[in-house]
Amino acid sequence: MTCAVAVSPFQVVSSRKNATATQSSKEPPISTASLHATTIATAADFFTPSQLQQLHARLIKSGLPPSSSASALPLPRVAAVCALSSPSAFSYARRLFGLSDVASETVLWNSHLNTLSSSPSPADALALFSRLRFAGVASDVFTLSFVLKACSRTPAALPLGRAVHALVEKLGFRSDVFLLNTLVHMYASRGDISAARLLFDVIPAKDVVTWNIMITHYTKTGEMEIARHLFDLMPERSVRSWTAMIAGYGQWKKPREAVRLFREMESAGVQPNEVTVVAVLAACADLGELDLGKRVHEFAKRCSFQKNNVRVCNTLIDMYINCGCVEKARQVFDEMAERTVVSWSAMIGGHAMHGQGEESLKLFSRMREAGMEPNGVTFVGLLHACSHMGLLEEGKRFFRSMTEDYGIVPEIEHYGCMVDLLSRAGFLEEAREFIREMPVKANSVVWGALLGGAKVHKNINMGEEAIRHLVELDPLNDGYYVVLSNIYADAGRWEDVAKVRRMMKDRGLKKTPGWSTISLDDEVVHEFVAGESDHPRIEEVYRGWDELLEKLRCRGYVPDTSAVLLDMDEKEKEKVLYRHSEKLAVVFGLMNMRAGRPIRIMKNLRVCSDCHAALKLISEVTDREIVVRDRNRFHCFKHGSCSCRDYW
DNA sequence: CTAGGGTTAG
Repeated sequence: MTCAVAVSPFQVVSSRKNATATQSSKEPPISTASLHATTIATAADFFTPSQLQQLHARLIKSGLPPSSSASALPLPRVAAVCALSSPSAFSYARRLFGLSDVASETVLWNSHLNTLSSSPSPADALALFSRLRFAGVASDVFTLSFVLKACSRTPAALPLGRAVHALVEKLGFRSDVFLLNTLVHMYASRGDISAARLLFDVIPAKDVVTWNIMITHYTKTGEMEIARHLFDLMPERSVRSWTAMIAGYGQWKKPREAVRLFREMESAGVQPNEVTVVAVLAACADLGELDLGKRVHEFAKRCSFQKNNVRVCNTLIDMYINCGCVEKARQVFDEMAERTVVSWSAMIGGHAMHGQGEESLKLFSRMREAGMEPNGVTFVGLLHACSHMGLLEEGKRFFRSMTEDYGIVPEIEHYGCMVDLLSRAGFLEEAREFIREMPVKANSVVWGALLGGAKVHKNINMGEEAIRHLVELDPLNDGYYVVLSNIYADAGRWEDVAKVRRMMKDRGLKKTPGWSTISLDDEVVHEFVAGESDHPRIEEVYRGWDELLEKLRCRGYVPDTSAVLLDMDEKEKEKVLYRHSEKLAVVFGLMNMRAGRPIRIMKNLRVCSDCHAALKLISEVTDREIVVRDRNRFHCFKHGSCSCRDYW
């Protein structure tokens, strides 16, 4: 052990006594415990040579013989720190290694390269590698695979990656599939797709990982057809192959495909893992696929995913929220042992979407008490909550606090929320002013919010102002024109309604037909389209509506035909209203679902005022809970009233 | 001592 001390390049520390003396000198003492694998890289910057020496001395003092268990000792860690310090420290590190009885030096360095390559600063692995090359330490397949991994994770490391590729050839490792896979991955993640693909195509003995790497690349860039092509072509698929595809479909807004593939995966008998669960739950959230979501939840419980994995829980929360089950979401949230800012934000936003703004604000207080720092998304949820409750001052306070107290720079979403808040509350001029003073360029969401406010408050000028910008920003979206013509119709300006219709025609736009979906207990989705449904049981549904209408009339229901923009007589307008998709879907649900089960409906557009009024009454007359997922939010109809409190 | 997949806003 004393010889270890003697090789120190710094200062001779020859006894335990001296080691102690070093500790009590001016240099602040360091703790060996602070040398965690992942902090090695930063530690290298912190430790001065004398601190390193001090640390070494402490190790000697601990009395553990370096030969006892080299990997259990912090000695290699000390060495790793030295290795990234000055060149002299590097040779010191090498000599430190010389103390242990590890057969090959390469193996030891490999383990550090491994650690560094997956650390937050993979460039440190590259630095260490260049030291190793310079010092003439031999590289093996492991060395190169770690270096390539580090290259994949380091921007601008493509040239070095290519050099390592050359080394792979030079050292005769070209038939090592493992190494070739890391190479393909390196090229793909560093943006040299043609090199990646070229290599992929010439690897004769591709394994499942080779395919997965390439497939994952295409799912990341959104080239889902190519990804699918490879997926269909590959000889055998692992969980990760399926998961990559499912996640890709989800990310590129093809949740139907994601769910379809998940079901195929089930039929193929492949066990989903945590990541699969997250991916398919996200797709369920997008689709409002509650039944499948619930089934996946059960599975996640059985596998203890819910207990052990925060991301699984966060996605479960999101799924339940987007399927209209806030209570279920809240239950998952409450049962979580550990929560991240994502969990809190999702739940805060979820309560807001369901008209439970008070709960959002309460949760925010609890979040702060728990010492959790909010982020931008948290504030979107809070502003949303204020907006839906009409809490103007509260919302303004949050908006200010966000920057002043939390240092969060508002993004376009926050400005959108503020415009929504202001204009919904009737402060259209102030909203307009707010847009003018925004430091970022308003997008269609922002102007859309102003347009929405203009409709609620019947302000024609503001509506026209908003549409001027919207036709520029989002010319193909027919929804805005429809809202504008609504505003005109409300004011009885039929010639302007016709003008808007001509505008739409000139641009080749047609009003998107409204549709609603409802799923019974068997995971089968039934779709109803306004006016002309081709559902096989549509006649039955029409008769069911006529019967229900009689009951509603007895309770004082009067059709509100103002939402019908066509020029026709009142009776005709009523007929149009009675074929609105959400009404048909509700009737279908009432006819086919057990009493007491809530009816859940998803709609592509916003609920019209007549359907809103009708659904409130239906919930009372039939004593049913009806949950409708709108384009923007949820309406929960119960005992004759709606969770949105008619403020939407 | 080896590579590949994931969550919150709209």
